[in-house]
Amino acid sequence: MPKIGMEPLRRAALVEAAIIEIGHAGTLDVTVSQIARRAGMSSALAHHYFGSKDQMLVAAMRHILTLFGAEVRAALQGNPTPLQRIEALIRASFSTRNFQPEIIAAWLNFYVQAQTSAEARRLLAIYRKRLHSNLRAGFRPLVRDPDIASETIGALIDGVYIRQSLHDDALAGGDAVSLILASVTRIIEADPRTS
Amino acid sequence: MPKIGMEPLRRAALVEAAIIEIGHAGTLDVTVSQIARRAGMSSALAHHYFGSKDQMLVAAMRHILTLFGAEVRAALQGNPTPLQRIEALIRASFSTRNFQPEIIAAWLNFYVQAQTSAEARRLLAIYRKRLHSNLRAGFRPLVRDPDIASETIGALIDGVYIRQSLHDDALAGGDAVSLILASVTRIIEADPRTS
Amino acid sequence: MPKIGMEPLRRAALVEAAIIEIGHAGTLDVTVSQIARRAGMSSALAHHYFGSKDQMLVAAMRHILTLFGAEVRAALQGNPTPLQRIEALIRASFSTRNFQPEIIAAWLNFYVQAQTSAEARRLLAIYRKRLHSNLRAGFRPLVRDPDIASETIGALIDGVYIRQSLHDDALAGGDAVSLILASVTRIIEADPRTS
Amino acid sequence: MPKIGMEPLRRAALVEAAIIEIGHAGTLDVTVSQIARRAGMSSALAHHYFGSKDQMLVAAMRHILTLFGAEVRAALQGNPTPLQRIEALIRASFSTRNFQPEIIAAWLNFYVQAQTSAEARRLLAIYRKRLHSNLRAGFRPLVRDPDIASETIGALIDGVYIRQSLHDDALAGGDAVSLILASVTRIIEADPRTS
DNA sequence: CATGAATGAGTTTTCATTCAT
DNA sequence: TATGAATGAAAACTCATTCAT
Repeated sequence: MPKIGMEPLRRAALVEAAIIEIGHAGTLDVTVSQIARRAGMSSALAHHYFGSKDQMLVAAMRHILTLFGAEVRAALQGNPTPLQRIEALIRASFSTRNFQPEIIAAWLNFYVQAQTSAEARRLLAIYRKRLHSNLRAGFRPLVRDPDIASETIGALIDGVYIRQSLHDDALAGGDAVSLILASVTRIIEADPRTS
Repeated sequence: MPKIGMEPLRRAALVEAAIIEIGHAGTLDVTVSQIARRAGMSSALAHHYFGSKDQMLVAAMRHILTLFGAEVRAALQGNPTPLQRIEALIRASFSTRNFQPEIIAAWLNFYVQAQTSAEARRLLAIYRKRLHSNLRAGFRPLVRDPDIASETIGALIDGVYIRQSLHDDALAGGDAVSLILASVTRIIEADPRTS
Repeated sequence: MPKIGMEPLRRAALVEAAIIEIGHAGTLDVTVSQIARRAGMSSALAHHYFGSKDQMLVAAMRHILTLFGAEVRAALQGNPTPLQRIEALIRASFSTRNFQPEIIAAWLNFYVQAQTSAEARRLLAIYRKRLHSNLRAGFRPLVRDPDIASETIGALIDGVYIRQSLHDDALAGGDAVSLILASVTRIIEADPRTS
Repeated sequence: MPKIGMEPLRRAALVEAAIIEIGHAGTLDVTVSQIARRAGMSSALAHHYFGSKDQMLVAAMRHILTLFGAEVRAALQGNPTPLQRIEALIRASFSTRNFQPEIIAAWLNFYVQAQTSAEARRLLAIYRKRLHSNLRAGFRPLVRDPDIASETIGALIDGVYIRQSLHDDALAGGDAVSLILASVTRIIEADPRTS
């Protein structure tokens, strides 16, 4: 019973399933069949929609980044002060959703995928550039060298985030945010824009 | 063709080859045959000496950590001031050797392996604990909360390091060190130990 | 090339092929590829349907036992006298089909498999129990100790059967039956039920 | 430190080890290394002494048959009556040594080996011929058709013996002997030699 | 005599992918 | 659109066997 307009639903289901499977497994070594089964369809159909496993993984990655982007945009709603802007970015990175072990593991594996797939690399580069320019927009009115400030905080976010993938002695989401915010404060105080 | 005492040589060759192969591929999905070929022997011999691919990968990881540990120990020679101590740790993390793309890629993949292998997780935990206690030893005379300071700098090191795995717009080793040292300075100035 | 409902056909073909291959080789050391080739498919498909070589061998064994069971049931049709009943059981054991060298060799190897596989052991135990209770049902009206009688004839059947696996100076199927029937007669005459 | 006269010791050790390993494993699928390790030497040496795994297995088989033959010869010492002679043969087959699970499993596997190896087949044929002629020598003065009698008892011995390989609901050694002796008695009584 | 070193050939098993229906 | 059927290719791992020492 073919249905009309199934395509976007199927694709979405597969992407969701892929993220969950990768997160559970902690590896990109999940089979297309596993993903398809979780998404409630045959692996053949998964191929029909994505052409190849790689493209499916890329789509999954794109999805995570899209969600993250949306979260950031939502957090920047209203008319935040520069500092609130920075804080919002940090909070988004460690939001309940993004801080789930499965998502962290998936994210980590996308770094690995980026070693092989140009498309994946491109996506991660975009994520990084966006984060960077968002942070810079926040820092510009506050410090003299907003580029360095953004680079530092960006790297710190990634570092704290990736460390979570080891589960043990992990930081709580809130602690992670505090740690980073403290760095933000220090940066601003140490290099105030004296205009 | 020496016929005795080959084991340590073979194991070393395999570990070296594994790191290089993983680095080149950017994945743990390298075959034992590839590794063995690079090490100049048959895959059967690789299995003979390591029992399984996993144990070989763990050995490779252990090797990287050992080398890193040695580098750190060497850097801490002499009678460094606390600040020099911290700087030495940071410099070691971004030494020419450790900052090679292959080593970075291998390191990244060990994070992935840690998702599955308890032994790998254990090794990474050890690395982290050592780095932490070394940093703390440096920070203790300088700041009031050496734990937070170490946690921050540790995460920053990891973040900067992992970001290199994307090769594009990468920081030079020296820039990485400067960036982190600036954070160290700020931490010390913001939270001086007033003894 | 039918495309649906292939599973039972494929499984049956594989089971048949497995029995033949094992019989020809005289060993369980036949490769899945050999079996699959004889069954006209790839070894991958064989794994797809059976999950593992072991499960395929167990299925083969189950098949042989099922056929044997059917043969016995057929032989017990009608309203046989107790003696006819016993004779039918013996004849079934040495029927043309069961007395083929391939089947004998396969059967022998299942004894070996039972040393390792609990499932195989279970199946052989079932076969033995059935044979025993069938024999006992025949002997009960005829002798005073039907248990011993059944145990003796059961062991004799197995002994004559297994000896065939050595092919040389083998007994013909008919001779085997006569030999065992003579024992049956002696047992009945020596220990008549004097009701 | 080469030693003189080691050969027979080494060979004996290997043969013993092979029987034990096969018995434990319940299969001929034991590795030469396992056997050699148990015999306290390298697998290379095992090859040196036997040329191939097969020849080693044949030697193991020959050893079992030799031991069995010795046991029989010992049992036939003195001046036994014909009936004692038969009884001695049966008892030897189920002696404590021969009735160990390991020996039974090894024996069973030699039947399998005989499917492939002509030498193994030859050895089993010899065993059978000897048993047959020994039994016949016992039966000749007692029954009119000693050939059939021997064939029957021989098959019964093999049947009872092989059935033990399934361990469950096994007969004790003594019960096995009684069961078979009862058959002997019946045969003699049913077909007395009336000279 | 004895062995550690070494490997070729093979085996089970897995999986992405294709295709007929 | 959807899938069961099917497979080629590869991977990890094993093992009997050889050989230099």
